[in-house]
Amino acid sequence: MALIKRNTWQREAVRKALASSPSFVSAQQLHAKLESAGSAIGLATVYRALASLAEMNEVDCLNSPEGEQLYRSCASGHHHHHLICRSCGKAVELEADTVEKWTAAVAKQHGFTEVSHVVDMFGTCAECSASSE
Amino acid sequence: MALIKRNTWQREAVRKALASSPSFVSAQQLHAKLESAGSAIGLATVYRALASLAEMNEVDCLNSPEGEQLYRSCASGHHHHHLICRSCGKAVELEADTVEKWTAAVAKQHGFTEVSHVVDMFGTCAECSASSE
DNA sequence: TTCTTATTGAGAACTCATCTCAATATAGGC
DNA sequence: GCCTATATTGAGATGAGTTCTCAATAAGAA
Ligand SMILES: [Mn+2]
Ligand SMILES: [Mn+2]
Ligand SMILES: [Zn+2]
Ligand SMILES: [Zn+2]
Repeated sequence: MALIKRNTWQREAVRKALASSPSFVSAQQLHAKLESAGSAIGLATVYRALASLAEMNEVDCLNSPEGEQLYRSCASGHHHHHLICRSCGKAVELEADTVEKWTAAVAKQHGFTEVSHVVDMFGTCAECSASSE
Repeated sequence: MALIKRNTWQREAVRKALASSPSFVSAQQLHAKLESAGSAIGLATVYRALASLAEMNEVDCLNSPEGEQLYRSCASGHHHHHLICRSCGKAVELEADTVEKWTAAVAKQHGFTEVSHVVDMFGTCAECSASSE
């Protein structure tokens, strides 16, 4: 149990690498990026840093259709969802009260409690569809 | 490339096992269930049957928060989403035009194409929350 | 029945992720 | 600044879920 949090250059490197990109990336992509930039950070540490940053809501985390977890640095403190480009990972943050209300109403109507929801959209962004022609 | 589809007792066993349950199950759960019922079906075959049935929209498939794929037999031919019990897998089928329209509008607004969406809700059903007290 | 070939199943292989544990480095107390 | 307790690291092992390999089997057309 980590009672005290220490600051390490590894955690900071992960934070910076994430902040410098508007795209969702996997832990392995991020590790490769850091390594190719000369960093000697370990893969396990990248996984730990991402999990920790996600825990304190500094980064968003979602599951790709392929089943791997993708991360992106998050400024907004508000609850939101994403529209993500399948090819470059670029994402748009979305807020939708109507969807939030719908989920709450549906859960209540069917007697479900402790309900969480997943609302993600995956497509091809304008730039990627332009460059693929 | 499977040009011709053959009917095997294995595929039929998977179909029946799915049809007999209102809950989402994993491939391994389904395999265990079949084995304990006396069937000698192989695990790889269960995986293949589920993928094939999902491909032809005979079963619904979704990714659990834990990262495994869950399957459930699907009668309705319409596009829909699910409210799933985390503890027993029981699911309610949901249709929501407002959500469908919102996703389409948002995708268009941001210039994304080929957009698919994931809308799942996970909670505790009334029965499960009653029996856990 | 015969023959072609789609399908099966045991186990290997693969991917993503977490765990182990000895070595290291941080931060607080002096 | 130095010491010390311990949080953190990283290489490799391990685990979970899924797919692949390939020889054996069996479905279905002729
Ligand atoms: Mn929401
Ligand atoms: Mn929908
Ligand atoms: Zn793109
Ligand atoms: Zn339940």
